[in-house]
Amino acid sequence: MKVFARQGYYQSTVAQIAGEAGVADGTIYLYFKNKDDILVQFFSFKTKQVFERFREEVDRAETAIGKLRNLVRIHLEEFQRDRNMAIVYQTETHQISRMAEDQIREMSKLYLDIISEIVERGQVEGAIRRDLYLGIVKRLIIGSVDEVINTWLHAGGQYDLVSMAEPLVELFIRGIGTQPPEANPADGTGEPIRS
Amino acid sequence: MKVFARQGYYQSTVAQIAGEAGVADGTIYLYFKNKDDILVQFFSFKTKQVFERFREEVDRAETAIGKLRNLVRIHLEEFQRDRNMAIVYQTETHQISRMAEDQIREMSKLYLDIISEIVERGQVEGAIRRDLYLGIVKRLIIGSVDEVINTWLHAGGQYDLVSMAEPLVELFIRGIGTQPPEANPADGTGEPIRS
Amino acid sequence: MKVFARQGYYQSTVAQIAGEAGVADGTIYLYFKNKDDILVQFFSFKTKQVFERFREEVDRAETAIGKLRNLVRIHLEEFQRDRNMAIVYQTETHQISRMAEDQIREMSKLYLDIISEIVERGQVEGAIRRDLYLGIVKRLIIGSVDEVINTWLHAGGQYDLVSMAEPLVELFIRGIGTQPPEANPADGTGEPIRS
Amino acid sequence: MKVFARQGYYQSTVAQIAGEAGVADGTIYLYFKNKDDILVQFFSFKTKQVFERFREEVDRAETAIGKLRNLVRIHLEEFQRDRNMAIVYQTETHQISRMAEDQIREMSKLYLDIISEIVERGQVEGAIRRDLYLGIVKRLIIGSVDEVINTWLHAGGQYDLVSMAEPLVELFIRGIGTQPPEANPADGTGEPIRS
DNA sequence: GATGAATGAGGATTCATTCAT
DNA sequence: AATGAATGAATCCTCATTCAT
Repeated sequence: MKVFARQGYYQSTVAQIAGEAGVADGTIYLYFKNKDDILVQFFSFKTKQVFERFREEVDRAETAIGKLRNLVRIHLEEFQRDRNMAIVYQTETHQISRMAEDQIREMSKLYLDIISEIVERGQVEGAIRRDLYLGIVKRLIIGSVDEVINTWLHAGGQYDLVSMAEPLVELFIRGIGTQPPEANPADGTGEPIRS
Repeated sequence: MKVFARQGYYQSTVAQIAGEAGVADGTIYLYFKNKDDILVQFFSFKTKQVFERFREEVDRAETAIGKLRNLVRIHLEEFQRDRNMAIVYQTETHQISRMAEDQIREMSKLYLDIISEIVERGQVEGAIRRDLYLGIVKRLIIGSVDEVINTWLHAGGQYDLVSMAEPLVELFIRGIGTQPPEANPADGTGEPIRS
Repeated sequence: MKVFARQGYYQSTVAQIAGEAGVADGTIYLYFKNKDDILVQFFSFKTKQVFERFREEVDRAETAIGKLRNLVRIHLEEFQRDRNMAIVYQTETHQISRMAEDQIREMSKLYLDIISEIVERGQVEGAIRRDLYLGIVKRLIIGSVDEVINTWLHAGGQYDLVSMAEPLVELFIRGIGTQPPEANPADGTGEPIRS
Repeated sequence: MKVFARQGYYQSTVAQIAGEAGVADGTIYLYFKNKDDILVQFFSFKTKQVFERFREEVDRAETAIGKLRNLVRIHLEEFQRDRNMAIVYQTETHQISRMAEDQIREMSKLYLDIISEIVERGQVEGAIRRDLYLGIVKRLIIGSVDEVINTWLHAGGQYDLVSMAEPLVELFIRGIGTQPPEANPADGTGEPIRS
């Protein structure tokens, strides 16, 4: 992962990976079917294990909002803890035509399911709006968290990533608008207002 | 772009690109310094031009909310219009260690600046909350839009991407929470609520 | 020649030659059959013309020694005058497996014939030893002159090449040995003398 | 070396070299950094080793003339023994703008130093004239030997090269002129004598 | 006659993978 | 189980040459 994180999958050679691991080139092939399998196994184990942590943390909270908060917090925590994983995950996940795509899709689905579950529970609880298009809510949450992580990575991991969790969740819930009861910014026309 | 979109940069060969373009392999090198330069020139021209469209559309609206709506709408429109560009942009932009990184960073900054401008104007107008951490608002917007596009791309561009603009912006503004004046979901403790 | 002199035949491109000549690449092929032909024509014309000068100068002297002196002097003069020619000649002539080999061999033969003629005349005149192996005398003269030129070229043509002519010829004639009548260094055994 | 000798450096392909060596193309790169390095290593090892033989043989003789004789003889012997080395050395050494130039220059200097040493010793011994321009004496000897080898190579190595050593050295020492004490051919005017 | 864009064969080099030790 | 030398297919890139304008 260190090697993939530093140079990207295609720019990394099996020899470099073996060197970093302190074994001979051929030894890699005793544990991985081929170069691609290194990435596949990474997604299978390392990140799967992380996702299990996500599940645990979500389950520890009772309310939907609490679960959401926990999800975002643990997400940032785990990605901050293992920066190489974070880089490889963010980078290789966005390759559209990856061979490991099935692995990724499956894992991504797990994440989406957690969010669906949280949102639905929140709606039952009355804490989350009922007039939401679930698909978009998922994008909002996943996309925002992803981007917060990406920014942190590009900045070289200088600051504390986890501290972003709280304000981010708050933004999900309240939105950026001032919400006076008398004026609904979504007036249904969808037209930008011109003078 | 068609080739890069289909196979990714490293999986594409210059011969394939030449073939798709209907020219000889060597001809590529009359117009591009090397394989990498194909990507660099793409970012320099094609996407730069798209970003200018963004600016135009943003300027056409008067209010902050209108500008935001226009930005998101034109973003989705342009990426829907040119799917190959969309794929290459979304994919190669997320490679951390790209050579074209400077190009990308610069362009990304332009986008961020537009958002900053909109948010600040909205705060003056009174339409956008003043108690916001601007950095996170940027991530929220960019990340969400990116993710909406990614989902659409992974789905094979089956549905109308632009129709996502309106509900997405609405979500930015109002958030997902029900906001009864009596219950503030962000109670300041930052702790998930457990029973 | 400027290009060949700077970079060598194989390192030079037709485009560079055309560029130096201030014409388009294709124009080269109106005057030369192919890249190789540029070198062939160079040897045919430029150096052939130089060799004619050699002949003239040799003919201007009456005695063998005078002719030899003139040959060496004009050789150094001409090569000093046109340094690019000198470089190309010295470099490309030593390639064993050149296509232009016939050209070179023929020219080289002309030079050898001049020397043969001079030596034979000198023997008739009584100025040159009769007990000489002609083949080796030719190598002595050609090789020495060549090497004097090479050294000058490698030194960047800093000093006056022609001034080497006189001492060189003197060396040909008298040799490096002190020749006391009582001690013959070539004692016939051919064995190095050990104490 | 066989391949370089047959076709010259630029005309030889790495595939040919690998084929001649009976290994795969890629194997070459386990032992040589690149194509150029093959030549560099050749000059570093093979010819360096030959030059050490030169030194040995020179040291075995006591007198300057004996040393000179030994130097020329061993030079011709070694180059006759390994014809491929001879060809590559004679050919690639004369390329002015070679990358391996430093290697060559250094080696060439070794050779020149040996000659200087011999000449100076000869002058002390009284066997070699004191009124010599050392630089030209070096050219005389190196150039002549080189040319003798070249001629032999161009002739296809048909005859015995080593037999040239003795008459060549004799020529160095006595020169080609008949040296009557009463007539000095170098009369100081430097002018060819015309009738 | 001159041009220079286009060609595509050729060649150096890389690197995932194998397999005898 | 581990090694690492050897492999050779694959790929980027160069450049002599052509030919329509």
